[in-house]
Amino acid sequence: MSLVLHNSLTGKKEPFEPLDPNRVTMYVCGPTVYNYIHLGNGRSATVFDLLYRVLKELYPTVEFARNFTDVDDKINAAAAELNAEISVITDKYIAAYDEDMAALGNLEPTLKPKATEHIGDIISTIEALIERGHAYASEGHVLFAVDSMADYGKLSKRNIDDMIAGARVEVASYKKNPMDFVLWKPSTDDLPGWDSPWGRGRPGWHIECTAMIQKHLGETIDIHGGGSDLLFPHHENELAQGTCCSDHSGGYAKYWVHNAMLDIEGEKMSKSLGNFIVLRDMLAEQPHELVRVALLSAHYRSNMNWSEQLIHQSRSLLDRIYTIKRDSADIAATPVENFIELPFAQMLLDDLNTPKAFAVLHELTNQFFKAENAEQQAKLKGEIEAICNFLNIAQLEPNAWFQGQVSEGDISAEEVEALIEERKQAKKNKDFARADAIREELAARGVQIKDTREGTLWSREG
RNA sequence: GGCGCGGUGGCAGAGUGGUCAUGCAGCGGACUGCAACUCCGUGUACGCCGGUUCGAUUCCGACCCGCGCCUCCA
Repeated sequence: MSLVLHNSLTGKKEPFEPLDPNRVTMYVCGPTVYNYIHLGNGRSATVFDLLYRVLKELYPTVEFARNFTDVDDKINAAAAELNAEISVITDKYIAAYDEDMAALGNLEPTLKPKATEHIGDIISTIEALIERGHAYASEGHVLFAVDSMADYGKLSKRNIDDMIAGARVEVASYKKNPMDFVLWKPSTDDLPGWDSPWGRGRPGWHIECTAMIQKHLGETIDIHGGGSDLLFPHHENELAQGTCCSDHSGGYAKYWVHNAMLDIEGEKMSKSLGNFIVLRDMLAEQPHELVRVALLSAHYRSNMNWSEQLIHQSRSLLDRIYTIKRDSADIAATPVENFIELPFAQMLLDDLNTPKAFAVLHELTNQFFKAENAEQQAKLKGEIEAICNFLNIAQLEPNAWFQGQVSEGDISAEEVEALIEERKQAKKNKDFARADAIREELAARGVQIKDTREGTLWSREG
């Protein structure tokens, strides 16, 4: 099977056929850097990291760009509060974002363009739009004229008249059509701004992505990704700009891929509900690979619900994998010849069907425990390892996983070992009451034990 | 109001016109000094009503309910 992706533009799953198989291009909308990112951002980033990994298996070169929006009114507001330059804010949160991505185990994109480093490109893209009759200057602003594009609205499946009828915002005086959107806006002296043919100002929200795509990836890209909440207006407007700014015939992007949202315990994540989860807080609380498994456990186009139960289930899978890793330390894994041919990978090729792929992984662990000989185990171990390497999970030593998550006030490893030794003596003396008391004490302090032929293993509870 | 998406067993979550998803939890059993791990076994699932069909959870239509977007948002 070859890769199939759901394309938001057509609403269907379609075979993925890149314009140039020797250079696949993907652009994913990155963060506006004015705050730490939340779990939902983490989901989106992880979904597209997975897609990037799949593409890398299939094609020799994948150009993957994820931008930083580092000029924006929310950033201005945050900077104003500190009475600082916007770079104080943006530098801090760009660094934080990179740290969060690394902590999550996501690969670096090949390109991480910033809006402020592309002001010249933005201006020339706007000029091209004006020249071609798709944009106009008005009262210091430049606006995209939605009437100039016959099929405006085709991505989000809306039409201009319906949107105007349902519009809740007052129409700005400088707009010819209420749906026209800002490409460039004037800056007062206290706001960041750049000189332009329309006076000192700053770019609108959507134009940076188009300018950076044109510059770094090309006139038509293969995949454009982001959260489903970006479908309108952001991606619709990007599509309009990107289509109208040059003569290219291939369109702006061939495949539009959108991930669904994440709820917390059944409710939309929001600050007012008090259930807003900052990604780095979760990563401080849970191992990164557990967060990763959890984020990928639902299909990317379905809303997913973050819950204690989800964490529990994710831990259960990782415990099982690490148990295999620990039990099979003396078995050499049989190398996997061709990863993409594995059933696990084939599930991913079907529009990133991670639930089905994880079902395959579960079955592999079941088979491992039921295997009748070391040869079968070696083969299964190889397959499981290849999958874990691909997903960037279960890369620790088993003991680091089982015993490593030490929090403040937890019992020390030395103390655990001492109690286990004492219990061993008690068992030897058939003093089972004492042995059981020690086990209960350990359990009360968050330590589970497991007797094996080779000795007693222990782990900390998550 | 407009546009879009979805309603699957206790929970999470795939999928299919007529044999099993898978996981978590539960229950029974094996193993164990007792446990844990692991294994075996176990549950009248597909919102409601019509239609098409030999047969529909799966296709078609109506209805009910939920969610997202329409304004900054992954």
